Amino acid sequence: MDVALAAGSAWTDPACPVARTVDLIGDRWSLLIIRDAMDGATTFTEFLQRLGIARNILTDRLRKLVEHGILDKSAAADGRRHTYRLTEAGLDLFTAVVALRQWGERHAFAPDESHSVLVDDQGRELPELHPLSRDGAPLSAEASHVRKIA
Amino acid sequence: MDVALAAGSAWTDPACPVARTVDLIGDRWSLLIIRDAMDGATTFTEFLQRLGIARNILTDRLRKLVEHGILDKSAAADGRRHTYRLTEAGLDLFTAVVALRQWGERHAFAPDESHSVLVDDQGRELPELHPLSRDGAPLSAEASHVRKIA
DNA sequence: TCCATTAGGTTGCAAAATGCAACCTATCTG
DNA sequence: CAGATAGGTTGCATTTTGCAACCTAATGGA
Repeated sequence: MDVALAAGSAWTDPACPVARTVDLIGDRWSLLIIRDAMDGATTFTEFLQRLGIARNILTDRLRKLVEHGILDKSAAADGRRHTYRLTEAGLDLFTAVVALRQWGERHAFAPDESHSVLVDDQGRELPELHPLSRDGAPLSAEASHVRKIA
Repeated sequence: MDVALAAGSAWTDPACPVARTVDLIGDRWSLLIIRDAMDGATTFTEFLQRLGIARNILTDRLRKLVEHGILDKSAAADGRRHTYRLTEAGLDLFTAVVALRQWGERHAFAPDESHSVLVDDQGRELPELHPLSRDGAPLSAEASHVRKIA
């Protein structure tokens, strides 16, 4: 777990947590790898087949995700496979994945299109996630702002 | 507001809301444009200066975000500027931005590094956002799964 | 009125990221 | 020992990104 980018790169906006997160997982594939890992994928071949990603790109993304402490790579029990598992930091992306999923459900599908659904262990859909203010009232983007560092 | 990608492109994974969202805003810049729009940026030049993005790329991203119904472009009162404002769908990305921000705060900064902070209109930091199950109990990634469409 | 400035682009070209297909090595399995 | 499986690497073409120069229209001040 390495709180840094690769040597030679730099953060797009070092003081902003949103920008750092985008630098770490904001490409076309990383978040989908994480999505599939959350849904049970563990081996190179599983990710390859589920995603339809090019092999060399998958190799690169898995390596970077391991480097950044989001995935952990270990030898599988059978000796010849490798197992990729989400670390604690990787599992903690669940909130962000759910938020992106729910936005997609609301805005990226036509009314007559169906989509996959995230359900809990009893098969029930999740309630919508929304930011709250400290006192528990719903908080909109307009009612918030970013306090820059000194 | 156009629930579709550009002509000639195709969804990476048409049935998955996470994948569709990534197709729409999952590049290096779109989410940061949205972040700055939420923090008050409205003109081409403002985005350019805040982000340090190349002009042609900004032109392209603003056009796509407008095309996808996330931003709305209009003539400003002074006649020569343009104003970009978040649509309802754009504002609805607030939850996702907050989730990505909070993950970044927890995992993308060393203990001695400081970062900008999102606060409500009374200057208070937001509580952490976490998915809940239908009955209100915290829900982890392990206790959920994706139900694919028929 | 004329000239500089501001705003919001476009264009050409170089560099980097991505994707495809072929190839490679080690390990099982029959 | 032959084939299949797993997890890569390599070379090359295509696409995307980034930089810098250029362009046009509108303003604003001397």
